[in-house]
Amino acid sequence: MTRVLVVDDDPQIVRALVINLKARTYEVDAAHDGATALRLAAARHPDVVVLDLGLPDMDGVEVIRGLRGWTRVPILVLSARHSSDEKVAALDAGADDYVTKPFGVDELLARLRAAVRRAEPAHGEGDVIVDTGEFTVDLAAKKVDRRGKDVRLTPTEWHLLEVLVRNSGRLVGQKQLLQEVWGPSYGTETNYLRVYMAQLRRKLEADPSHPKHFITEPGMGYRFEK
Amino acid sequence: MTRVLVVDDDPQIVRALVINLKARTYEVDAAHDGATALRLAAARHPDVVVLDLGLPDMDGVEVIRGLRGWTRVPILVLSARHSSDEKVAALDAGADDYVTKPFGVDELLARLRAAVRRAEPAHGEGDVIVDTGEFTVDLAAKKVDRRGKDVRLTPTEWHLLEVLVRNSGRLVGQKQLLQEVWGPSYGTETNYLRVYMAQLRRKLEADPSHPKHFITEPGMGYRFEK
DNA sequence: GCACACTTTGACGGAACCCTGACGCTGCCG
DNA sequence: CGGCAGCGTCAGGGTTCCGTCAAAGTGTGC
Repeated sequence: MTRVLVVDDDPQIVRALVINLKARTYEVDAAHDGATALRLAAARHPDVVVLDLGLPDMDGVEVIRGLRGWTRVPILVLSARHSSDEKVAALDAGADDYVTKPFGVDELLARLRAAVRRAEPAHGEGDVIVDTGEFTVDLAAKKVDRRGKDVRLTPTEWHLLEVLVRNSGRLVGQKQLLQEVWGPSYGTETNYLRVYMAQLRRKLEADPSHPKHFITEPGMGYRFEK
Repeated sequence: MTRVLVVDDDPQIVRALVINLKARTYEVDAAHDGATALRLAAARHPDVVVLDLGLPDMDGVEVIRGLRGWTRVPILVLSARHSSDEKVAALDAGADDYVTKPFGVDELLARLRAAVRRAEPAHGEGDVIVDTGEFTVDLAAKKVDRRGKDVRLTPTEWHLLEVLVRNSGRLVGQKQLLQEVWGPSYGTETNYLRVYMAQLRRKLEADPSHPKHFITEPGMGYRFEK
């Protein structure tokens, strides 16, 4: 579960945030001043910090620096100040986002989700991979794995696979497929498709003559299914 | 250098941003519609994308999805819409930040710095030393060790090795390789690659004619594998 | 101005890849 | 039942791409 540390000296705001976050099954800690915030952060290791800049005991930017001294936890700053200098100072001190009061709860939550999401450990070096159970496709690394072994694809095969995977689950018309892989003037050379789909299936499908992932939609196009 | 992709259909805004960014020594690409944006992102691998939502050819959220299909590059959304729903939709589609027009340039740049900063590999966390069993590469010290002995590399050889190792496991396109090592105008001099890959293999591979770590992907590029 | 190391360039054999045409199969319709 | 259209399969030939080598160019330090 995601743990949030809410820091604000206004009990109303803290209360509202805590209720909203708990309702969405976040785990919430709250602090009313900077010293408590730093202590709680160290003790509880939150996944994200929501920090009001107007604290009674210390400057908000100092809290950010205190946190950044030892952690890269996402910090989402709340502030009543609209001044550009304030924002720049907070962001350059290490904050991840800056929301001015009054704020919409929906927006705040969306920004919080974004902050948490990007802090998640990336697969490998930060790549999105598609897994079918039989093989995996790593689009950024241009890598296909099948039972632990790398599958070698030619440029055309890869390009075709790429277009299909990017439209995973959706039907891709043969004209679109041809034009994206071979170029705008190749919209009718459907035999290319037949040849290369066969190669992809031979290299990736467990039973190439009964494909489970590269589906033919007769007369229309092809579809990639996990 | 940090590379930024600016996407906006308003030439004024693009111009203003490009000037501001270049003055701060960012490298800037610009696109005025979604299709161009996606193509440029794939071709140039920017470190951060500044994306206006109101594009002429496609919905901005679709551009975000198109990018998120294969990359985690930070996306900073610009928009004239203040509606909370718009923000939530963009952020949940995978955007990292959302700035409403009109925006302060200082604030935008600060948010951009924040986005780039947190995308950087963690300090001291990233493995500076890569070990293949046959040889080790120390990126920080710029040293290569093979069976206890230092391997002497020329500047170009090192530069090439560095790019490959930084993308360990991933395929690096020959154009990208050429442009990163020799400069933006050398994107087609593939014979350089052939010569220098051969030298790297001769110096580092146990059996240079059957490379295990510097893999050729014909027609696409090269890949470094531990 | 010479020696040395590095980069660039050109040429060539061989490997990998892409296109192409032919054929068989299936399902549909006349 | 026969013809037709769409799809899958296969193999050969032309073309592109890669590894290798050698030699010419470039720059730097002595």
